[in-house]
Amino acid sequence: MPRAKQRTPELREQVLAAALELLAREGAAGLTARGLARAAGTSPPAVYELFGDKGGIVRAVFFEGFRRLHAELREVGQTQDPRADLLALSERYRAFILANPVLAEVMFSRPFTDFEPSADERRAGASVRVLVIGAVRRCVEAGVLRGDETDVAHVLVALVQGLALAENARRLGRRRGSVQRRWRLALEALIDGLGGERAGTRARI
Amino acid sequence: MPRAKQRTPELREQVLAAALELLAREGAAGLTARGLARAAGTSPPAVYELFGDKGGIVRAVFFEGFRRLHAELREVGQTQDPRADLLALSERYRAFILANPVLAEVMFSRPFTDFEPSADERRAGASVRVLVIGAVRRCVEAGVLRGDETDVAHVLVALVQGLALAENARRLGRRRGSVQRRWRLALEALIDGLGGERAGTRARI
DNA sequence: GGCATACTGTAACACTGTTTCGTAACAATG
DNA sequence: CATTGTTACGAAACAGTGTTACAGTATGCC
Repeated sequence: MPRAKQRTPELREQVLAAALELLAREGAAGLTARGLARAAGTSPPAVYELFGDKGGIVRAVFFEGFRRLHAELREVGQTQDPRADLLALSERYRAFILANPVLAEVMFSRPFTDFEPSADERRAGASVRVLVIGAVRRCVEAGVLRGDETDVAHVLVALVQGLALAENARRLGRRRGSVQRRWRLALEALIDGLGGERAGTRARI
Repeated sequence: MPRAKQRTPELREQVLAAALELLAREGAAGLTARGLARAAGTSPPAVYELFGDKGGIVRAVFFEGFRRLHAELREVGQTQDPRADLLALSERYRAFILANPVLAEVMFSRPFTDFEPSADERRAGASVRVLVIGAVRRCVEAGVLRGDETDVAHVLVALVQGLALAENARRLGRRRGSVQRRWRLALEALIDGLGGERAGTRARI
């Protein structure tokens, strides 16, 4: 009897795509309910029916960001050199954050007062870390790294995120060369340290 | 002839103190112009005369955060063991971020759409890094670390911030033991790697 | 007391997120 | 084909932001 519904999952996809574009183009401040509705050719109430509230919009962007990062990282293949593979993975991670600075903020910082990632959302991050864990495992098997895979993956991801956030905030140095040098120094040193005989045998902090 | 001014630097101090308390108590969302004025016993226009705009409030909080972090880290003394001093510095850094989670967000993430730290503000971070650079220098002199002090300091700070942000977001593990283990593993491995003979001599990424 | 000065905070503006509710579009019926 | 009963839609309203204009007022001087 009633008219056909327009606020379908398909529209949700369109609005989500518009949200990512709007976010990248106008920054976090540009992602408003009205602006998003206008950009997607629909109305604010439609956005609210599809996403619940503002936090729902940001949450959807958050998940989409991890989906894309995961897809990006999965493309990094495996060679005979697991150490090089791990570095390539970091490089992709860095490239993704540099190519999508605002999206990365949504994923790793909290530029919106609303949305706060909780237990469910943390699994999105974990889904990316399993890829790192795989690369770490191959390094362990090749004798490049030693220690618990999960621990080592956590540590590596933390370093990469710390570097990426610093670079994004232009805190890692002014000249491109300095930034590049610090990235290389950091990754090589950490990997060397994680592979060394002394790792884990030092005195407590 | 006119009445005595109330919107003095002293009031600014009071309002800033109220802002830090409000931020810690109510989170980033609770820091509003009206709420701050009420908490400090004054009016919104007074806040605007003292801080310019919302970004000015956040900027003042940002600087005050670095001032406090700097004061905190300066308390870490020097012993005969520069490596232990460096670890103690990291531990203080971590403790500060854990004790002031929302303040740390303002300092290292960007929970407010307004304020974006620019060149001037980056020096606030640098003022903290010089303390790390000092500790690094003593490690280099003792043969614990090798390489450029500034580069090494950048790398260490990036790792600590990455770990701290992950821990803050509960991304570094559920159990306290896991988190603690990963912190130790990360710091020791990085320091070991930065002190190793191979550091800096590896192939390019 | 009257007056001039300039400080103060109320009340307004334009913008958010969010929801209500009159309108309109359909499918089934007579 | 006209009527009716559903129900989806979005303009408009509400509450709460950042921000500012300006009426009101406290103060010291004559």
